[in-house]
Amino acid sequence: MEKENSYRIGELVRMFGITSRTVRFYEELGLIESMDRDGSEHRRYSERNVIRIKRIQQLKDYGLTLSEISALFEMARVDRTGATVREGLAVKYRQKLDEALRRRAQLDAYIEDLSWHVEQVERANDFFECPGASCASCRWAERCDVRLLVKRPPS
Amino acid sequence: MEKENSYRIGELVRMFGITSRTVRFYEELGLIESMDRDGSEHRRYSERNVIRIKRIQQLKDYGLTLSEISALFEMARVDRTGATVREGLAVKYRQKLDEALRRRAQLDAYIEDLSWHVEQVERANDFFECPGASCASCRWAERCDVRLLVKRPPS
DNA sequence: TCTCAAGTTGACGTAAAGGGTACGCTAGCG
DNA sequence: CGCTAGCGTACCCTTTACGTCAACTTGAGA
Repeated sequence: MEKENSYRIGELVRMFGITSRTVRFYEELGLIESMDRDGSEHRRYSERNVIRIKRIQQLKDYGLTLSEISALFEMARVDRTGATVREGLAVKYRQKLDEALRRRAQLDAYIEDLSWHVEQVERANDFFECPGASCASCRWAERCDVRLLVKRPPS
Repeated sequence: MEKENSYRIGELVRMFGITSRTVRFYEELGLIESMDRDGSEHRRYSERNVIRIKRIQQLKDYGLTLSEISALFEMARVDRTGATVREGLAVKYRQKLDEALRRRAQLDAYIEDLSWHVEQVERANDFFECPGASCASCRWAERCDVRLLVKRPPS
C-alpha cells in the first residue's frame, strides 16, 4: 500500500488553477506543512494538504490576507479544541462584513456620482475646458467643483 | 505687479492636505508642468497648477489611476479642442462605472455569503475542525464546500 | 537506456502611490 | 548678519501575492 492519496505539485496546479510557485510560496509562509518527501526530491501532497489549499482559497475569497489566515492556522495549531479559532474566525468574519458594508455604501455614492458624470459628459456636445477661477459661467461648479468640464455659455 | 498668484509648495500642502513629496512626485510623472522657478531654487505654483491638482484629486476619486489621468492630460495637450478628451473621459467614466457595478454585484454576493457564515459561526457552540474527506457528517458541505467548520456529530 | 516533461532552489522583479530619511541649501525676517 | 523654517535632490522602503528567470536535477514512459 504505497501512500494512497499522494499528489504531485502539477496535479494541484490543475486542480486549483494556481501555479506551482504559489504552492511553494504557501509552504514558505508555513501555510502548508512542509511535506515529507521521503526518499524523493519532489514534494508529495496528501489529502490534508489539498484541504488546506481549499481553505486558504476560501478564506482569501472572504477577504482575509495570507497573514490573517496564517494567524488562524496558528491558533488552530495551539488550541486543538477549536474554541479560539471559532472566536477568532467570528471576529474576523464580522470585521470583514462591516468593512464590506461600509465599502458598499461608499460604492453606491460613487456609482451615483459617476452615473451623473457619465450622463453629462456623453450628452454634452459643447463642453470646453474651463480656464479656472476667472470663468464666470461655471454653472455646475457646486457639483463638479473642480470644473473639469463646464458647459459653454450660450453665445 | 510681481507674479500675483504664486504659491510655494508648503501652501499647496496646507491647501490640499497632501505632502510636498506628493507634489514633486506628480511633477516627476509629468502630471504637473515643471514650474519655472526663475531665479529661485524653489518651485513656484500658479493658479493653473492649483487647478491641475484639484483635477487630479477629482479624477483619482473617480477611480482613475495616475497613469490614466496622465493619458487624459496628454490628450488634452495634443488636442486643444477638447473633443478627444471628452470622448476619452466618457469612455473611462463608463468603464469605471461598469467596473463599479460589477464590483457591487460581487460585493452583494460576498456580503450575503459572509452574513450566513457569521451567523453560523456565532451561533455554534460545538464546532470542530473537519478531518476532510473521511468525515461523514459534513451536513453543510454543499454550502460550505471546503468544510472549514462542521458541526460536531451528536455523540 | 534515453529522453524530455516536470520539478527544484534562489534570487530578483512587479504594481501603486507615494513615505521616509539624509544631508545640504535658501529665503526672508528681525 | 544670523537664524531657522522651508525647500532642494537623491536614494531606498513600504505592502501583497505572487511572476520570472536561470541553471540544474528527477522521474516515468518508450
